[in-house]
Amino acid sequence: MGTIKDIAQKAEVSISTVSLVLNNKGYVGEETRKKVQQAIQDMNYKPSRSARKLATGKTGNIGFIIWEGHFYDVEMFYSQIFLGMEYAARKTDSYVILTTVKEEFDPKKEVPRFLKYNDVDGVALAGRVPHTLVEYLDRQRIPIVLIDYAIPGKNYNCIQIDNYHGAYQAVDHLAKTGKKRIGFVGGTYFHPSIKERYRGYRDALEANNLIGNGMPEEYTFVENVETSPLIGEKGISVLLDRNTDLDAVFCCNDPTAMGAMKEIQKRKIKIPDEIAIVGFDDIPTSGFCMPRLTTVSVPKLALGKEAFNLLNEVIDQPSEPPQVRTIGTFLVKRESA
Amino acid sequence: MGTIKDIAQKAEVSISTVSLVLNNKGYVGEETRKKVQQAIQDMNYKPSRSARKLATGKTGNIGFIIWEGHFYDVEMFYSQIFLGMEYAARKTDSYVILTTVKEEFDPKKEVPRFLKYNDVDGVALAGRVPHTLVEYLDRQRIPIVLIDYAIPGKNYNCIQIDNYHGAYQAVDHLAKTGKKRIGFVGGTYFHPSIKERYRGYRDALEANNLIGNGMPEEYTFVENVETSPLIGEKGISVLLDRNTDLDAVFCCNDPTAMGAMKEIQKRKIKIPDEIAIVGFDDIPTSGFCMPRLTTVSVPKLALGKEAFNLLNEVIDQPSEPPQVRTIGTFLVKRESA
DNA sequence: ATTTTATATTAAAACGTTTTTAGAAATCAT
DNA sequence: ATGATTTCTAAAAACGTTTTAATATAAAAT
Repeated sequence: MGTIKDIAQKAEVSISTVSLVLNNKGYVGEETRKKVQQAIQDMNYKPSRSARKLATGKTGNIGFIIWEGHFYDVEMFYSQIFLGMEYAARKTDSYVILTTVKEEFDPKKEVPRFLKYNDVDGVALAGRVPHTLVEYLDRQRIPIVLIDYAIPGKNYNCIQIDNYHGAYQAVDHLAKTGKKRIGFVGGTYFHPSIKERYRGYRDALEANNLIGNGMPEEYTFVENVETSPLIGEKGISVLLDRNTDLDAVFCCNDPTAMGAMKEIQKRKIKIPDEIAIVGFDDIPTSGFCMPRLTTVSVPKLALGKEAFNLLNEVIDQPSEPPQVRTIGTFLVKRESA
Repeated sequence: MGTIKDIAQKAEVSISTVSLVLNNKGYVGEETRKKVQQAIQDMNYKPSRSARKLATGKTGNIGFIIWEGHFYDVEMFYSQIFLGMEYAARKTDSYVILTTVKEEFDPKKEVPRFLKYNDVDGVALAGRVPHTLVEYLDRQRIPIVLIDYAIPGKNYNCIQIDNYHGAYQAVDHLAKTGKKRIGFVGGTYFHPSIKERYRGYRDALEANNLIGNGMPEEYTFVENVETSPLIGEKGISVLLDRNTDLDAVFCCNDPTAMGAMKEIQKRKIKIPDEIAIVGFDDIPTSGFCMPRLTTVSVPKLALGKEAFNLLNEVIDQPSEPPQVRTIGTFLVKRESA
């Protein structure tokens, strides 16, 4: 493969000079630079990663942590975020290495391999993730950025979805199409994103003068478990049984909406005429179900890219104060609403 | 963090000795070993990956390549294989780094980053992947293993799903429940897995004396494009229009089955009474659709684990002849058949 | 009793970079 | 023309391991 030494020899310069042109540093004469670049080209030379990393002290890896359960979900949400990070990584010389964690995290029992062996320069965490893990990372002074998650009362770097406006838009759309009694179905209420979506829901109701007569209290179903199609089924059941005048429902995410849709169809209720439904996330399934789901689309790739970039900035400037960046959403109108 | 030098100092031995106990190599006296291990414990020492890799010449990474399109699929099939690899990797000191490739691959234009910079010791490729890429890897003498794919006429290390028996079981189940006119819907016929599934389908028909009267020719829909729900819709449409006596269909995978299901329901045909349907893969969605899909389950984690292990063997013993390992499947009986 | 062989330890070389330091040559200001 | 900068290049140290070769002792075989 050839080493930096071979290049130096071929270009008739010192190793140091080769290194300088390689890294665009210091002063290098124009013709010397050309000679070196030519040699690099000719020999198809690629610097050794390990050697480089050993010399610089960086690992060149960044870690990506998600809850294991998301790998068994119906949704591809987190995979796409991961892909976004990978795309961003391609413009750098870092690799993204992924690992999953269990619901609970105890640093005394087990920490992810790449943390244990100091093999990452920083880590991105997506979705709901154990607080103890985030605190552990913070304590170890490992640069982190949270994706689509935040820990109440704590201030970390994070990439947020614009949950509030997304939900607002969705519910506003329902109202504008004439729906009056709009329900809300959600899970894990303590998840900040869900809270924001509820806020958007409420404010959109208010803006459309739909508050009152039990709205939204009686039309809200929230249970403190991981969101899933099952929660959707259960939620819509409760709402339908409680409010005979329900004519639309905003589900806190697409899997929940899928479940709700299933239950609604089971009861032979027509979508969207009798009950309109809108979700949140725009996972691939939403485009294939029947009827296709109207939903708030989240630019997942952008989420990953931004996370990667922010993380890199944090790694370079560790002392900067935590940043929050918000990624916009947009409503995808399909047949369910 | 402490280096090997600090350990040597603390344990009052040489650096070499520390290295020997670290790697369980050579001769080391019992008490010396204890002293060293104690020091390692006390200082919570972790060897530097870069230094180690530089010295050994290995990268400690293995690459995982899939077609980019699979990240936009409805299915989590490949994500789970990836997770299986990650699980296996945890028992070693290797990391799995993932990248995607486009449908076409031209080494002159662009090669995956980790190949370009020699940052992996070997690579696993899952699903349909450009032939030119596989040949490129082979030419570069990079150890590879294919997962759920094979290139006709070529002999590579690979982990296969038992497509034949899986399909056979599925179709046999349909026959045993009294179905007589069983269709087949598939895509990308040149994909070896699909071919095998078709073979299993045919043989099961034969074993149940269902060949004849246009079976299976008239009851087969195959189109040479990537499998998808759309292919399922189209396939079942053609079959239904052509054969009024169709009473069951075996779809070459779950996404296809999803599409078929949608179309069948659109035509107000009852599943499974009028038309029974069975898929292949057991992706998460299959458990949530309505009715839930009977399908052939593929142990995806096992697939990934085996791939990782085989790849590691190949890396250690590059001159061994190519191996094929087959992972069994099992039928998950749900409501669609 | 002497040679082999097995066990135990270490010094030193090697892995391929980046970075620091130093020195020379060219340019500039006086 | 002299000294001060700026531009250019190279030698050498540093990064933290593994591996090879060397040396020393203990045990076994002749």
